Amino acid sequence: MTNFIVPDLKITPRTGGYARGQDGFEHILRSALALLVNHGSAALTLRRIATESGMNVGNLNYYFRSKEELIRELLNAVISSYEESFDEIVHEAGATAEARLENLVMLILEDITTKKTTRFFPELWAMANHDPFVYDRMNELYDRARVSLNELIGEINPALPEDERKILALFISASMEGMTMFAGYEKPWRAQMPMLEIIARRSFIQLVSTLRPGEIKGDLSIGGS
Amino acid sequence: MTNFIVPDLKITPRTGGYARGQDGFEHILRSALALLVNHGSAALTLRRIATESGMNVGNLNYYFRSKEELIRELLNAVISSYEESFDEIVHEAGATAEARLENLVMLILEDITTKKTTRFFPELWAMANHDPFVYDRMNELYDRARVSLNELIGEINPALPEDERKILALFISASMEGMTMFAGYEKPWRAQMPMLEIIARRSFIQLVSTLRPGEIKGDLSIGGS
DNA sequence: GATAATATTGTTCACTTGTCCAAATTTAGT
DNA sequence: ACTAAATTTGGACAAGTGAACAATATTATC
Repeated sequence: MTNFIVPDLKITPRTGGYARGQDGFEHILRSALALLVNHGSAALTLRRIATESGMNVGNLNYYFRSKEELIRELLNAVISSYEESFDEIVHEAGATAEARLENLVMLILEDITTKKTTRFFPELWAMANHDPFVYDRMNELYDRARVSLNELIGEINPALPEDERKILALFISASMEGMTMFAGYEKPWRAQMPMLEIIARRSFIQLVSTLRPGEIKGDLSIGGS
Repeated sequence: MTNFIVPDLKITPRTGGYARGQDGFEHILRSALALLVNHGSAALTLRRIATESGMNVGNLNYYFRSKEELIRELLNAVISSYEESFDEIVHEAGATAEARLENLVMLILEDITTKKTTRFFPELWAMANHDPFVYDRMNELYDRARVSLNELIGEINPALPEDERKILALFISASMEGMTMFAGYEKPWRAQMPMLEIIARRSFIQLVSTLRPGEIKGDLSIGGS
């Protein structure tokens, strides 16, 4: 419960081929991810991937028609792993809905401090700005990540209509993602993440449980002028 | 007040040289920024920058010793512009501290919907993961961006000690940055940004005004088990 | 252990990358 | 107009890029 680790890759077995081929396929993607995480997208050249995986350059072209296809498979494998993990997290038991929401927040924020997550997602966000495939796949991931958040909000605050719940879930999810650049792996506020977790839990619970239907729509703020 | 636009670049005039040289210098950085924003960091090649600015490749090497120096100057110019703008925002008049905090939140979230901001910052975050210079410069920027936030928190909740104020400011700032990938320029939730702004204002004000000293440190949560 | 499918190697190709430099052009002050 | 400094040009260079291919080695199955 305290430690929930998302596997690096979720690879759908290829049809046909030998066992060695499956190994090679996974090995290549694993090496590519290591390069991306340790040296950034600029290091993602076929030759560096080949060297990293102890293979010949030509062999990469056997597994992947093009470099673009390799990268797509890589992103897809990483993203699929997150999607699977999120589905598991949802079904984790918990007492009240509030407690389960707090657990979810903790799990996500702890994952953010992971080297892989801290390094991978900014690359993903940057790529999504210029690659429609990455854009779509990324939004698929976050859509699914918000499903459980959405349900918990519904349990805690049933009066809130569905569309407002969705926006609230987005706000909470986006808030947490924003911590990546500041309290992620080797980031200056990494040591303060436990306190950020407390703030996040407190703030999100308060927000979810006290937001009234329609409050989001009009600009009738509470304390505002 | 409604529209606060951060200039693209803040360039410190070079010493010596003709006026034409200064123009060329700025023109190159402007073209490089356009490429980065419109096509991503992969498009930042000297030849594309040269073409974009109607110059010869060799001329870029006259202005910048190396490609790395060009990119550093570019990032520095963009970041400096933000720093200058933040200093101006701080001194914007406002009634209560709450109202000024709400204004600040609105300004930042509106800037996030800008094409330049939505596209530039994810690139910056990704670069900061592997380039120490970018890492330092980025943290300088955010440190300064949080100064005004910090002061407002102190006004609203004077009982809160300085170190807890800092973490609270970080939480708020990071939360807003996280909206970039979801409600930024051409992002799926762009149209819902006004509602996200309402949620953010309400949530942040509530958080800042009700957080008690020491609450962050211990794990004595409010509604928790 | 022969055989066909699968995997790997080594090499070649055309192209792009950043850097460098000598020559030509433009600029500003005399 | 003359001049020296500043700017710009165009082309060269070695190194690296993704892609392609025939030749070789490995695997699983009979």
